[in-house]
Amino acid sequence: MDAPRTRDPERTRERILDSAQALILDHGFSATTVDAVVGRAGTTKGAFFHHFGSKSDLARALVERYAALDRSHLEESLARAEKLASDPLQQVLLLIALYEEEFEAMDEPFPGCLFASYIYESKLFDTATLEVLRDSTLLWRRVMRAKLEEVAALHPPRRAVDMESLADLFYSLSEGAFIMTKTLGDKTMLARQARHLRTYLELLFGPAEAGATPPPS
Amino acid sequence: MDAPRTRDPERTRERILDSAQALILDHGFSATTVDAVVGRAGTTKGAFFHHFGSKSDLARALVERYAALDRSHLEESLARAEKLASDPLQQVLLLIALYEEEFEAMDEPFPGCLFASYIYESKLFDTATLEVLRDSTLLWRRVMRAKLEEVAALHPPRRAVDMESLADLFYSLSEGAFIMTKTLGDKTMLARQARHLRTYLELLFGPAEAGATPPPS
DNA sequence: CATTATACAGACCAATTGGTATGTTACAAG
DNA sequence: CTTGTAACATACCAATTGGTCTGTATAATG
Repeated sequence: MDAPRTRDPERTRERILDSAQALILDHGFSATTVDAVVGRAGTTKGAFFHHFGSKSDLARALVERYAALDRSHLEESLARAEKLASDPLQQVLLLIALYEEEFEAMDEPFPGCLFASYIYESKLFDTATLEVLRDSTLLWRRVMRAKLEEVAALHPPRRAVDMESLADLFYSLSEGAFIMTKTLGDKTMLARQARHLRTYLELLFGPAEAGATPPPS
Repeated sequence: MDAPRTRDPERTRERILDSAQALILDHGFSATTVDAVVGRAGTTKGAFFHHFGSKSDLARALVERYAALDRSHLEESLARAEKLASDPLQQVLLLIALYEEEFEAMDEPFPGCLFASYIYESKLFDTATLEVLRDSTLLWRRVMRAKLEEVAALHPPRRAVDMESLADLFYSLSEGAFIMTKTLGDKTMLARQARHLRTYLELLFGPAEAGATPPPS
């Protein structure tokens, strides 16, 4: 937030991106003015148009940074889950639980997903920008599906289910939970929704249980 | 779409609302200009500001119409499900299936949910407008929860689950599916996601099955 | 130290936009 | 038929906004 004493173009650029992201998630892209962005970033229009050719340029740079972070975060979480557990089912459950943990640990409600923000103003963006959304969505589908195929190979599902849409469930449920988080101001939404996804996967792929229901956790 | 020969203020108002809704779901509220709205509605600024005091007024009127439609649609679907089945579990499953059916029957992908559109520009709206979003969300929660409590009373769940977040699942999953629909241009998203929710509820509340998995439908 | 390009700052501009003011036309009441 | 009011239409305005232009300070380079 505070300006650096010495010149640091990288930091200035990042501050502009951070400011823009925060504003966009509350006002949308269109209503987020360049003046407001530079104001919050503690810099000026001169700096803005030095780092970005136009406001559209900012949109693309911002969503690319967001997508890269989302991707690396997914890959790291999956790698962690794969180290902590050996069974594919446990790995998926753990992956989801890791996300739950993070969102529960936040002290303020998650401000929202940039992809969702963009998609409800999709006509404002060029195809290259929208392609980033598409690629990110398909990445989640690919990664989750591959893991779920491993699961299904080891633990035959108790119901015949479509694997592609099953792979989409976490992404889909997350986006929905973000919207509810913003609507109700309740930061527990994601974890509570994701918990049901875990329960679903346990019931679908888990071993048949003997009788009694376990006590609530 | 076509203008009426005779004067019909109600119709003019509705045409403006329809036009605004379509534009907002693609451009967001901020980027949707009054000129564009009246252009698409085949009328003029004079008509617009005769029917609505301001653009903010339109926003509120629009979301109130949307919420009322959403509510009556939910209540009618639930009533239908309650007539077609007697068991609460079957009623819930049927309610979800009815929604699947409708979205599958559409010839163009669902253009999106106005609530989600508003929430990602939430800072642009006054509290009265945002209250509509909140109320609609809580209505879904209340209705679904009441029905699910009936279900749980008759069919003890195989896992101890939080009923409130279970009630939120359909709303949440729908919002997520709408975003994926828009991102991928795939109109089958909602039905395929909702199908998993049905399977989850079946596994959670359904009778213990004897062994084999049923053939894919 | 001189030079030059980078990294800003801030005044300025043309276009857009919500809203208004004024006029005109349909339609119902008397 | 007259008249008044609701339902529009259109020209116009002030404010906002993305973008530019000019100027300046910093820092790397020779």
